[in-house]
Amino acid sequence: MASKYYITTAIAYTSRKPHIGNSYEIVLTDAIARYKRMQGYDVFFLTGTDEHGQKIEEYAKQAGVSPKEYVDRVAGQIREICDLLNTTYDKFIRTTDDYHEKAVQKIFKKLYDQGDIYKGHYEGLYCTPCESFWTESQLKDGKCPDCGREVQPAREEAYFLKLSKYQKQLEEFIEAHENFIFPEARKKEMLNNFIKPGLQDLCVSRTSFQWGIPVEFDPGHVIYVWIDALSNYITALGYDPDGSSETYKKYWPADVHIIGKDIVRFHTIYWPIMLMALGEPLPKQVFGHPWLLFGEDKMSKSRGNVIYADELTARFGVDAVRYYLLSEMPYTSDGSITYETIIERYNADLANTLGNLVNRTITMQNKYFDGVIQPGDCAGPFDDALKALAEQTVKTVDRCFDQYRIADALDAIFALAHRSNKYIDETMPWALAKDAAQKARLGTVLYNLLESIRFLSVLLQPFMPETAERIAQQLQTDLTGYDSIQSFGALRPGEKVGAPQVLFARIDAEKMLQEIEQAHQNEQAASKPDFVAFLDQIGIDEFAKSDLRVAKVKACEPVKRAKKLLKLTLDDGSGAERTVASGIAQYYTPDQLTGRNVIVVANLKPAVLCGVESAGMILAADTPEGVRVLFADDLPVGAKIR
RNA sequence: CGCGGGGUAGAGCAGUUGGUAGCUCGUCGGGCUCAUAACCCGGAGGUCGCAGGUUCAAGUCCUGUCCCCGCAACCA
Repeated sequence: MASKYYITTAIAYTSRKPHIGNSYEIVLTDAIARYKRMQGYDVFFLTGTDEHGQKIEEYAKQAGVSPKEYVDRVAGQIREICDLLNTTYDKFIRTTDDYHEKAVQKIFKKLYDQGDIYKGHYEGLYCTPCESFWTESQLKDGKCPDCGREVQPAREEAYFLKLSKYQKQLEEFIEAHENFIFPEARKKEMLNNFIKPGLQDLCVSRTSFQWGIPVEFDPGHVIYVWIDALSNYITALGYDPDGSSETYKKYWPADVHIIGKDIVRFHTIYWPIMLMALGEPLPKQVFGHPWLLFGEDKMSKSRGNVIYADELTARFGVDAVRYYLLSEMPYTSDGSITYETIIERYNADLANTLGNLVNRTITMQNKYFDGVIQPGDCAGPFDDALKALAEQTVKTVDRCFDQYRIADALDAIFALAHRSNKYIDETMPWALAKDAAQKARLGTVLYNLLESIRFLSVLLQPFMPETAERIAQQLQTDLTGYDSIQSFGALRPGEKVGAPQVLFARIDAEKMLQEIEQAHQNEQAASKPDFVAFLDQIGIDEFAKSDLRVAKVKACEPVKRAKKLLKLTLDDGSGAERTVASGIAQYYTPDQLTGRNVIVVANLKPAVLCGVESAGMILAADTPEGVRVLFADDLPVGAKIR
């Protein structure tokens, strides 16, 4: 019986349409799933969407629809993209699915009953009108990010998961299982940064919003993201604390969770501990992949450098997009995408190396033998090298997949294509064709080429399924299984190949880039710039509570161990020095600020940032180019602003 | 002194246990004509961040130093 292989992606958050960087993960996972299936594994491939939470509640409100309607729409888009990219997930779970919600409630109850979840208090800053808790880092200018009003320290009831209880057990597990966290560097991060310093119990419920799975036995509490989202990996299979399905028993534990590097922490700390508490086995491996950047930058809508999967596939085709994603992503460092490099790889690898190889070979087979495959037994020089590489490539690809070195696997496959092109030059079939005595040799040369191309076609299935299929069609062969490439020479003489067809038409780079540029200009002209909504009205009395003053920067220095902070020493006219920390280190050097007059919010409650006591804040504006401080050089120090 | 990773040809990257520095793209030159102006071969281009040290021998080990990145912390 075939061994099982359970592989998952992270579930995508349904806040907005995902860009191509977000889509990398499912393509990567799909390639692995397809490869394992080809090898004969009984694969279960899960993906889906994470649909609860405050943010979605807010987006829905802004859009003027119910959270459910909102989430249905985005989940639909996400699923469309998965299908568009030709991914072969076996199940698409949504955290709003009925069975998931029920199972999550049961999980929560079970953990509570056995004492791993307890009721405690959540401390934070509370905005009464909004009925919301915020952490300090969520605040905007020290006030509620929603309404801009004051917040007060407060505490509310909440449920907590006892991480501390399982800390030791988790640490031992990670140390004992070499390959649990992949790549290695992430493992060190987790151990050194989080686990060894000590785990704090995790808040797993909220009362500040409603869009979530309610705690069954305590209405008003909603289950917070961790237990809701992470459990998808088991609820999708039919996990039930009262007795799980056969599917669950068969596939769990997961062989690998493929996730982004940003959520490694949740998958290697919270998730294992939840499973330990449930008494279920832990996943065998968590692979944190890097990100895909646009050039050097993170993709973001506000920067206007977002690329979407549908746009790319419309322009280059699904397989070319898959090829690019899979071949261009390095193993640990972040990958990069630009239209220039896409076109370059498309032309160099897909059109020239691979497409042209297939085309010239099929053409010759038709031209010299009317398409009929000849026996491959008239051996000559160069044959062995080609055969050896073909067989070797199968092993190399296998080794690469074992370590998730997908780009390296593709490299190996294309090395075989290169070798095949070289073989054509070495054997010079067109010269053999001119000599009737060499007919058998010519037949064998072409046989070897066709067989090599067949190897390529089979090996490419996980990466470029349509292309693999089109190559097989041109060969008119049904030998497309993994077992058919274990040794060279399976292709049957006497059968006929089909007509040549162009796999990847070359792209005129300049023309295409112009088109893209044009399309983006049209798009930008059509869309409105992002606009930050105005806050609710306030009275003059409320505004008068803010004490804004002109102050001179007497000294300025970077804050140690802080990337974004500058420490400013101000003369605010009071005679005493005032120290303010400001998160503008990326936009200003100390020199640019020293001696200048700025506007300070003088009566802001002091706070400690990275060890610096900050009394007040500097006014600055958010602009597309970054943060710009408001200077008031011609105003007298200490002047009050109203 | 928070933890970790990295600085190698114009660009992007490999370099296992120390022993002539490689790959892809680009560039220059040559070859071929079956093919999608494709394919094949060759050349140019690197004092392997910097400074020391160990060694017969160091990109590869050790020390110091500068810079970049990830995680954490942090944009009052």
